[in-house]
Amino acid sequence: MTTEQLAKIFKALGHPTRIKIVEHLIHINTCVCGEIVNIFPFSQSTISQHLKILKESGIVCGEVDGPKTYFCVDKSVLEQFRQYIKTL
Amino acid sequence: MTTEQLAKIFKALGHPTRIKIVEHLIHINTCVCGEIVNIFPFSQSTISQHLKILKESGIVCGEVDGPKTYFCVDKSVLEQFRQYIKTL
DNA sequence: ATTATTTATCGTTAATTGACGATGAACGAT
DNA sequence: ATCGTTCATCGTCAATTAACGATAAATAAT
Repeated sequence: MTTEQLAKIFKALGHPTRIKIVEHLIHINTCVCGEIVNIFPFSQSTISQHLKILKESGIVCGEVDGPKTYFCVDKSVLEQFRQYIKTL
Repeated sequence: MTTEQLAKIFKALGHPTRIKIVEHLIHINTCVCGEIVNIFPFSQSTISQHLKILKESGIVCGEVDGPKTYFCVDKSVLEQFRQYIKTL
């Protein structure tokens, strides 16, 4: 992982809502956008934007299935990220 | 550590230059602002600002000694941070 | 006392972010 | 074929960020 890639992940996690989204995704394994919208006091478009940022960082991936999109944490990227922090 | 504190650290590390500063601080243990300025192609005020953000996140601390300020990584905070990532 | 060194802060600028509502696209169900 | 559901994207706005040069504050050295 380059410093730029790491910075992107750090930046993506640099917002309380996005941290909580990732924590939730790890617990629940996978879920759709609407479910996340119900948890937070923000609009659908705001949550969708947060998910986009998380996806672009690589820490989260989304799989389209019909009108829904299933989001989950990319375990490989998470593990690489964990490894970096460990050796930091 | 609250989610807000974690977000502040993630955010602080969400910039390539600040990641590199922290990596450098870990290697060198402690150093002054001017030394960091010499490493990066940015002005003194920019580096000082990056150091301020790192300090405010808690991951870095600065000790004033005369006209100089010695910066170092707060090992306790780093360890708490590592622990969070591990249990994530 | 003056000067040099070191760092922090101020003011500015362009760019980015975080939030929203509105709209559009894709699909499922009727 | 139409309607409802789900999500992404667009446009907007206020706030924040990242960079800079200039300046100020604190100390060390002459």
